[in-house]
Amino acid sequence: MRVEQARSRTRRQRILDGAALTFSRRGYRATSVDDIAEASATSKGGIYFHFPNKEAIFLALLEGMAALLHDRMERAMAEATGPEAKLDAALLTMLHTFGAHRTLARLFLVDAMGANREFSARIMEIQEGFVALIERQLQEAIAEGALPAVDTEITSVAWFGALLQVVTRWLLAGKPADLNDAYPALRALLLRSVALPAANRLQAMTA
Amino acid sequence: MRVEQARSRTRRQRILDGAALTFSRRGYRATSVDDIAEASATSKGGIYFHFPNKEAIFLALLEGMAALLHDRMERAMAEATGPEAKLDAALLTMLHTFGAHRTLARLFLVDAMGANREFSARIMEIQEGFVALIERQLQEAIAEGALPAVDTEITSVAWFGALLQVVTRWLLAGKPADLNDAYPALRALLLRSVALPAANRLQAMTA
Amino acid sequence: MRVEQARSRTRRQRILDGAALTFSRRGYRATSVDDIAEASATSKGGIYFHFPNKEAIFLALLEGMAALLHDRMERAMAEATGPEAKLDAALLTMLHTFGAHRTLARLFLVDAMGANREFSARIMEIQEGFVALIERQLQEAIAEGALPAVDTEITSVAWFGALLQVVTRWLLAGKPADLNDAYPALRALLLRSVALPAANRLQAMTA
Amino acid sequence: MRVEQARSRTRRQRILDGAALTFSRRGYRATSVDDIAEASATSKGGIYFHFPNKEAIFLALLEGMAALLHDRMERAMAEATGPEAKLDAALLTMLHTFGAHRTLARLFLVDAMGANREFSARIMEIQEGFVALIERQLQEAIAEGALPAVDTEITSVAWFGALLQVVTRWLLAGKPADLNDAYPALRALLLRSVALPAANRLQAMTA
DNA sequence: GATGAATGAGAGTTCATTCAT
DNA sequence: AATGAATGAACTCTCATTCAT
Repeated sequence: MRVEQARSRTRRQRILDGAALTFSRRGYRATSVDDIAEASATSKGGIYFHFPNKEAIFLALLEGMAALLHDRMERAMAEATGPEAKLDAALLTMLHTFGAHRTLARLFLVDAMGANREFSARIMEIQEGFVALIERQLQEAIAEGALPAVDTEITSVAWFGALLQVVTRWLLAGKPADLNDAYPALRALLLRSVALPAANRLQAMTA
Repeated sequence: MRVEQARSRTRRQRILDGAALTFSRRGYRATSVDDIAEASATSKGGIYFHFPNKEAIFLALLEGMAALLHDRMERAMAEATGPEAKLDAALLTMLHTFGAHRTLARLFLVDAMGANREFSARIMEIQEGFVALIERQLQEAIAEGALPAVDTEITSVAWFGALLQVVTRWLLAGKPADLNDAYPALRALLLRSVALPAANRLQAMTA
Repeated sequence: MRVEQARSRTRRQRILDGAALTFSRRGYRATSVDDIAEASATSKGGIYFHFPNKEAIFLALLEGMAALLHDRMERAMAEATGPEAKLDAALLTMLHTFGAHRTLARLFLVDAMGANREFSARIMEIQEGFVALIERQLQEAIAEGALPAVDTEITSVAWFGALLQVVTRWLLAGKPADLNDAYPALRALLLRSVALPAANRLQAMTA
Repeated sequence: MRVEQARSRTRRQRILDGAALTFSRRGYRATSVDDIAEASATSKGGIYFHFPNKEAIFLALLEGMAALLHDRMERAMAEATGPEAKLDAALLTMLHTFGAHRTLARLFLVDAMGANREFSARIMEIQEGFVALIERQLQEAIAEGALPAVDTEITSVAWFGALLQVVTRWLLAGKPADLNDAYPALRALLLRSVALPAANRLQAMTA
């Protein structure tokens, strides 16, 4: 990598960091490009050198986060064996990641919607990526006989929605105070919903 | 009621109708007060006579819709007996209502988020109303011994999230083409998640 | 005319006046909408209530001036009899009008060009209006036998160009100091160019 | 000349070529320095090494073209004998040159105006150069007795204006389709305007 | 000589809100 | 009650110019 590229990447990253900060503090709309410039110690022109417009910054941020989470979940599930363990891995990864990056979670779950009509399509695609990840696991488990046959499409969508809602509620209503507190009940609920007995694994998990 | 009041209520309603139309067509942000004025055959000044600001129109709309849906669900569940029947009632009411008012659903689920930071708190409250409604039913069923003891809080939140996600996906990704197609699998999933056997009831339902 | 219309027209006119002033002082590009707002004692928003954009103000100005000049020339020529007298009428009207409104002339002749690519088409149309006016007179004079047959198209274009250049030179180079000083030689030149003897009429004219 | 100088001249010329291309395609204002850099396969910094600012590029271009045309006209007239022949030479040179370089003509005639207030003064000077060229010829012809005494100043200005207008109209209105079609009528008109019989020479010309 | 990342002033335009009528 | 002209702050985006490398 050449030096100029490295420097450019630094600046670009600084802009993304500044944008993440201000977006999550004030929301997408309420954040002006000037705000981002200030938060990233750059100039407005500098921002427009690296990104074609404000929306692109948001999208870059969103996609970066989605890719990170997606990757983490995938890796965690790959290391786990058996449906319950895989669910645990995915669930905990999600709760931990969102729990540790409250501001980014807000960005991802709240601001992403409604900000712009063209946005929502992209958001949906990103969400579908996660749904697909879940669905693939379910299908494999069913194929292996580790899981009774269920409608994997609706199940994965519903699971994802359930998770998002729990996180969103934590974000906006502050309940539960610690996002991880939702884990046991959520785990049990999801396992039951695919007719898996949850009790013993839960013990193993928390042990 | 005096005549002017009646007329005023008419005007107010016309504004709400016009707003619902334009909001759902273009989104909250992209809709100007001028647009609403035009769509409701009023003037800008007239709108500001009836509502303190643009946000209030959106909120009034949102709360009206929420109250309607809340009421319908409550009534439908009151008429049903037994947990499965109540779930069916609620589920079908929701799917039918959203399915019949696609544009309003979009407003409710997509635009409501992210539009404004102060908004989201109110949105959360509205959502909590639905969650509470579900939770109450679950608690009653458990008290009656019709349902095994589960974490009603997480369950109701998760159920609501699952539903929203299914509807949102239908709105933004067009899947499934007919929202009602999601019903059987969703029903089975939710029942299973609270350890209720779904099979026979489903047959009874569709019979 | 209703009162509101009258008031609106007043404001609209004030904007046009302010725009004429600033455009001719600083040029089209260098004039900001803020400048126009200040010069017309209005607000930026007020300007955008009356005109869709900056360009429309310029065009309105341009077309107003063109219509005025066109009208004046047409009327002056209608009152004159015979080709020489008509030429005199037109020529003097043009020189007097431009001479009396130096700033508007500048706008018309200098800024109109080059300001915007889409502009020039409209400018050409306006110019063609004047060319057509001249050509019509030439054709009538030829039809009446008062003028030998000449190529009326090229003649009218060339005459118009000659006039514009004399005025432009006066504007930008300050030569001649008094625009009217160009009249006698210009008159003689144009008459000669269509094979009319100029001498005696000129004497009558200046007498 | 050292190698670097040669290379530098090459680069400078490449910039001028690229600028001519983009200026004439999009107009002066709409052309950014980035556009020029791209069109001349240089960098922005490189451009600012060779020219102090954007305006200077335009001016250099303009003056180069003017000098070329001036030179061609001067040479063509020097080779011709007699007023009619000289007029023919100049006229044809101008029409041919502009006709062959439509985009440059546009630059010269349309964009040059209005681009900038300080510009117009320079443009006027350039135009005065052509006017002076014409005037000198007229004066010589009068001195030789080949032409009756006329106001050479106004005549040369008017001639130049007539020519410009014919060319501008061709550029912007597309009339006449072929610029050379304007030649015979224009020639006749101009000759008549200085009391020269045109007919026989025209025949000689086209023969 | 050449590069292109960075700057920052400034542009046109939008629009929620106000208020005289 | 209703109107719509008027306001002005705020926005996104552009671009000529600079300068470290």
